[in-house]
Amino acid sequence: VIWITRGAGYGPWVARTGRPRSARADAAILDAARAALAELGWGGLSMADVAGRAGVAKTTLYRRWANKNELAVDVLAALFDELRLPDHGSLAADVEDVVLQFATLLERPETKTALMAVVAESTHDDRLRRRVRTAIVDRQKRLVVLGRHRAQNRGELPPDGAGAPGQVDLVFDVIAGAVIHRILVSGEPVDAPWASALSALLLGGLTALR
Amino acid sequence: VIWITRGAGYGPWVARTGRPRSARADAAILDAARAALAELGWGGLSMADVAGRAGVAKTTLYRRWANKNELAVDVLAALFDELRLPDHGSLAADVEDVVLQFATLLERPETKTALMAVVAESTHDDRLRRRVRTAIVDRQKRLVVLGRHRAQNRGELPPDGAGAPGQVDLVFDVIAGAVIHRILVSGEPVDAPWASALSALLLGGLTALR
Amino acid sequence: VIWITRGAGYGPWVARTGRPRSARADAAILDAARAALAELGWGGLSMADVAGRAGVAKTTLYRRWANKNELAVDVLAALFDELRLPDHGSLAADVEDVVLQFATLLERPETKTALMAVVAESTHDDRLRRRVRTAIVDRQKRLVVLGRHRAQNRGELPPDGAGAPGQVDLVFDVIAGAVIHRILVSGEPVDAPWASALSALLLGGLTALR
Amino acid sequence: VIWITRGAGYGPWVARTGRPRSARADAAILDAARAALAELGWGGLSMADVAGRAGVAKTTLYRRWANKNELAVDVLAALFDELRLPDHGSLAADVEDVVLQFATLLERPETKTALMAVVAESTHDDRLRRRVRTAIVDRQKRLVVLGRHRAQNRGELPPDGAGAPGQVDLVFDVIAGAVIHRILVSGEPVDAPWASALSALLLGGLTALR
DNA sequence: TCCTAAGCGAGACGGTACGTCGTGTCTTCGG
DNA sequence: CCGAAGACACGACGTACCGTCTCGCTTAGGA
Repeated sequence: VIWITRGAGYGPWVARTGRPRSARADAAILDAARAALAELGWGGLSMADVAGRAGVAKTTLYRRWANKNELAVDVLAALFDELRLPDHGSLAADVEDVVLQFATLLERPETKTALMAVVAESTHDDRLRRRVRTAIVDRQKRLVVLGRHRAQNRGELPPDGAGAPGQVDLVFDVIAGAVIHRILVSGEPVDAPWASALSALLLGGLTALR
Repeated sequence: VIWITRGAGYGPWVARTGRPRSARADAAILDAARAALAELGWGGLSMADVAGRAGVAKTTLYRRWANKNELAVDVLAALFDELRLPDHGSLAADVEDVVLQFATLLERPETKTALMAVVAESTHDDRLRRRVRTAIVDRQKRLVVLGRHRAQNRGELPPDGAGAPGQVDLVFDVIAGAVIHRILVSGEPVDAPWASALSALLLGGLTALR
Repeated sequence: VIWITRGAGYGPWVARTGRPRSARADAAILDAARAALAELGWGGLSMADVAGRAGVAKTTLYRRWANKNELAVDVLAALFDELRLPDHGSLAADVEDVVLQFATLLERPETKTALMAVVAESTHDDRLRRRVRTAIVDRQKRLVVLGRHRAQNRGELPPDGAGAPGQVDLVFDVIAGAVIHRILVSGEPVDAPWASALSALLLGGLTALR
Repeated sequence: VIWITRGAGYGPWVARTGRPRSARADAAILDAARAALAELGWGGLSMADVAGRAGVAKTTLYRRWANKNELAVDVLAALFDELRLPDHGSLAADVEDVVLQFATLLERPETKTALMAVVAESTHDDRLRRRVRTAIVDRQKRLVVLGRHRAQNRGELPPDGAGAPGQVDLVFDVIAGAVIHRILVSGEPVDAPWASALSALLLGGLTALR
């Protein structure tokens, strides 16, 4: 039998002998880490506690993740992967929907405490920064790209011009940044009116940019 | 003789006896903490180290701040207070200027490492959240209010209508959030073209909102 | 106005100006220290706590005693000064009486905890050792000297010979040492039978020494 | 595989999993603590310093001993275990020998500073008092019991009568107490003449007791 | 069927920071 | 000069968590 080194698919397939890693342990650890984050916050999160909750030895955690930052990134990545972009027939409605979804995600205690903490740690840890980028940032840009594509098909937006990639980034930073800032920094709720105002501001601005 | 309670002016005047707190220590600690953050990052920041750099006993730190989170908020607040809103004669230019200033502030290692960390901790600490809000968020909204006021005087914006306060908050969250997200999460630089694009998007959107 | 430097009467009379020391404070401090020792033991004794109990500032303590060891010696000396040697008409009875008195003194929590602690500290502090010696040891040898004098007058003991001073010391070390060791080290009570056995052993031994 | 609980054999055999305690660490810590006591005295003894000298983490100390008092008892117990009772052919000579041995032990700086300190602390700490008793007091009574046994075999003492155990205790308290008091409290040296006088006093007294 | 190499639990280990406490000194004021 | 109040420098305390290690036991593939 052949299995692969752990991780998000980095590296080639490697033949291994010996007892294979327990898939149940993987899931149990991620679940336990999410629960611990929700209950205790980043500062209260400890590897020993996660191991205890997962019914697993600390060794088993460290065999899979180098440290608690990397574990947290994987927890976050799984949470972010729950975001979806449903087609409501108009760009404005799609944006509002995803804004509210993102807000719901950020209101969850595990997300709000872990996201900022991981970003903070990543400012002094290149390996972590790359991991955040590939596992979360670049991965979620798919939502902007998809929304833009649909809007172009509907004729709401012109086809890609020269500044296309930069515009995707700008839109992504504005949407994600505004939501994060409102919820985590300002500490205000994101509700439908606010989502609609942000959407209107953004789409109005995009039109004006041309 | 009457002393006042230390801190950023919270609470009423209180009569005090005994040796007064050393104002030199206050300044030395904040300076030392800023330097330590810049050098070592959030994870490397330790109260003992800060005390050592400041030439002060650990006790003296804990007499003023309950823990390193609260100390960090005050360090950040002082850094944010360096932001200025110069009058360039047009709203667009003013926005671009403050965006670049904010970016410069966020590129400083002490700011980038501490801001996210403090926000992360504040999600599980109400006292800290309030402190972030009063010492940083509410305090910096002055920039948006002032910019808006100037623009109204110039005739670039209409006088305050019904949604004025909400619009201030929205603009603040969009500007601050976008800059923070681009620099800290996406890990991309904020340069003049990007600042100008953000400014254009925002002002275009504001016009469209009416 | 003329008063004297504090302490157990060491040094000459010295003229002083300014506000005189408060005699009430002296007594209050010694009382408070005794009470604190009884309640908290040596390890729990703190100068700040004593000051609080005495309703006095820490400054006031340190103006009188250089540190808590010296304060404790004075507390102990006052306790030991309560010992008396009543005349029961026979040396055996006198010894038994003083043994039981000493035991009662040592059963008091303030004595038992402070005596050993001060002796322990004195092993690394010459000034303290001298103070223990003059204020406690040499002072209480009076009991042995007096008892011996009375016994000689009764004809129970021969007049002083060559080894007299050494014998006083030996008897003192045996009585005090045995009682201290039984109560504090062995942790056994000193009752009348034991006191009588010790007295018999001692007097029998003294007779045999000749 | 089965490990036993660490410690001086208290408690039953217990099955253990996980990495076993390091026996080298045990020895290194006790050695380091003895050295630190000798150099710095009780007041200067700190757990961190001991850990440093032993090349061991502080955690490793606290895993074995609850605090520095309990560590000190074990250091003392090991020191006291060096006492031997050689057979000189007469009770008087045996007593003198052990008195001088005990005096030598008490002159060692580590013993003199720690013994009294531990006894002082034990007056407010039952657990510590029990530990002192089992590890030191009861353990060293073996010397008295052995000496008595030999003397009985030689015909110097009658066989055990009714008051035997009490007499062992009395003799133990007198010898140990007198030596401790002379050295630590009175601050006088224990030399051969003094040892011989004490021995004579004691044996004369024992004879007279019958 | 056994061999063997890795996984696994348990928990000890060397480190490091935490936040608290006590010491003895100092710096204010007012008596 | 005394006294109160309390800040100060210093340094130890005992706890908690990190990430590594060392045990014996388990598991599953390949020989």
